[in-house]
Amino acid sequence: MTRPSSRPRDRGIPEATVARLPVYLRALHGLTDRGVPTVSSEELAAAAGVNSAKLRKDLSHLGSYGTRGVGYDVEYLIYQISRELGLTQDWAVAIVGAGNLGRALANYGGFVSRGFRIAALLDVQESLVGAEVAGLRVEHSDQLEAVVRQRRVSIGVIATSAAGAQTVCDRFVSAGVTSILNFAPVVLNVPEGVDVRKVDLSIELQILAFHEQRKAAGALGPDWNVSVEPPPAPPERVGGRIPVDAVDAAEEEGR
Amino acid sequence: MTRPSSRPRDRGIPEATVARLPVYLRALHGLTDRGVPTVSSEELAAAAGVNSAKLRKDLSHLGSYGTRGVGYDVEYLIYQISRELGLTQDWAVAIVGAGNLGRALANYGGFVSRGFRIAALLDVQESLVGAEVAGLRVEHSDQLEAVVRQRRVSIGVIATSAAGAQTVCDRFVSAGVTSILNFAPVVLNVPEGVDVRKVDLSIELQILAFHEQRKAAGALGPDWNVSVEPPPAPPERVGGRIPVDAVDAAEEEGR
DNA sequence: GATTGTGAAGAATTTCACAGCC
DNA sequence: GGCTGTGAAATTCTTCACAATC
Repeated sequence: MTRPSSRPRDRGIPEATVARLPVYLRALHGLTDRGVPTVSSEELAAAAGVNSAKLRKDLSHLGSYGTRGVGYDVEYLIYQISRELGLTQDWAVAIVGAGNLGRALANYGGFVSRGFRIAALLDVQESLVGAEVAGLRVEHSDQLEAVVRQRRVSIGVIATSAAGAQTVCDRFVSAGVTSILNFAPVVLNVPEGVDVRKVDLSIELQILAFHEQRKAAGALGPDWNVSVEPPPAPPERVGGRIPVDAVDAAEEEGR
Repeated sequence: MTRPSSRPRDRGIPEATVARLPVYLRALHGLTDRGVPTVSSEELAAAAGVNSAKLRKDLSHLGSYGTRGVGYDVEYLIYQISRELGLTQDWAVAIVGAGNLGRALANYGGFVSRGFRIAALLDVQESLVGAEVAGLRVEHSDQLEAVVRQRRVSIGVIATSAAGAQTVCDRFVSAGVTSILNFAPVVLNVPEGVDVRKVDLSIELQILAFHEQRKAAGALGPDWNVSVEPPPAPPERVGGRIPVDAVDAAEEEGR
């Protein structure tokens, strides 16, 4: 089903582009703060840490908002990107977990700034309930469904331990939340149509470790990391194996 | 230059694969905890939230560690992935910024567990120096270089405000750190050879908002979000533009 | 003269589908 | 019979390079 081109842009923006738009937006805000009215793709690309051809291709997916020979009007581009990202409306966010991480998130200024509003901060732990964090009172997790419905929460943030995360996720989903940002180190199971994004500290560290190791490896010969320890349990093939079927117990899923 | 295949695996593992290995590793740890000795690509893929062909292709880059008709030995695969990621040695990590986020990171259990050790927690703010967090004493940021050298820090974590991040980064780099994990909402400038990974809350939220908006858009007609507000300053093309050269201007400043 | 917007080439990644092995 | 490992196809993403436009 292709539209007859009444509209200059194709609404299907590549995922990779979507992931960079927020970066451009931040760079553009930096430019307005400095009073810069216009910027070339080269300059903006440098500020955003990408290559300029990529920037231009990305922006071209939104429409033709630049001027050849001149560049992009900073304010105008900010508006267009914001609109594309849906930041011209504001989104109510609920954070579950009021530990250090949840509090850090609640206090994070940039969080609230453009388009997002923290509607609730919840925790199971009684001793935290009632505490004030970033101008909000911590509420009990029991209130999750009520809060989501009454305050029109559309994005749920999970800042609990790994153990509690799936339960919180299920409750968000059944209360109607379809966008979840997960900080707990688990893979969440969600039905079709729900978006989950994951932020995982230890994964990032492990990726860095991999590259760091490679750099070190260059200095030594190849094969430098072969059997630094006794090759542990060679694939000993013996007993019958236990199927992993009782995994979720919940009925979910097939392929 | 292709090696004569003395070694089963090519050392050039695709970046996309590297980013998934930690996820597999976590799923595998979950399986050992439940006493599962062997797992098929289908099962492991489900636990990791990816498709099984992708999983097999990823693992094939490390070598041939499965058994046809059977699957993968969980322990053995854990070892192989850990080794590939460089987790058989341990990495000293220094965290700069002892605010809520820095404290959350220091307390994060999974952080310390496999392969990583927090060697220092630093902050500029005098009132925080000396406080105890997760069994560590907060030290003054002045000590950064000394700490990096004395404690062989190889991964630096930046959990400061946006304003301070580049300075901290520069200091890490000049002290010899070549892997940096950045939580501050800025694009860091680093010389060639230094790896930076970025974790950015507001970017993740914006990506979610984009998709959330799309879901809502489906319910309404197309063009639903066109001019929800007066189309702001149409690209008015007037004054000469100011070049973006005075960019760094020495002083910090953020938003 | 400068800079955008974009076809086309190239690279990387994902997925398919099946030969090969246990 | 079941499951891995992998060529080949399909898809997505990046980069090049230049015509179109201001």
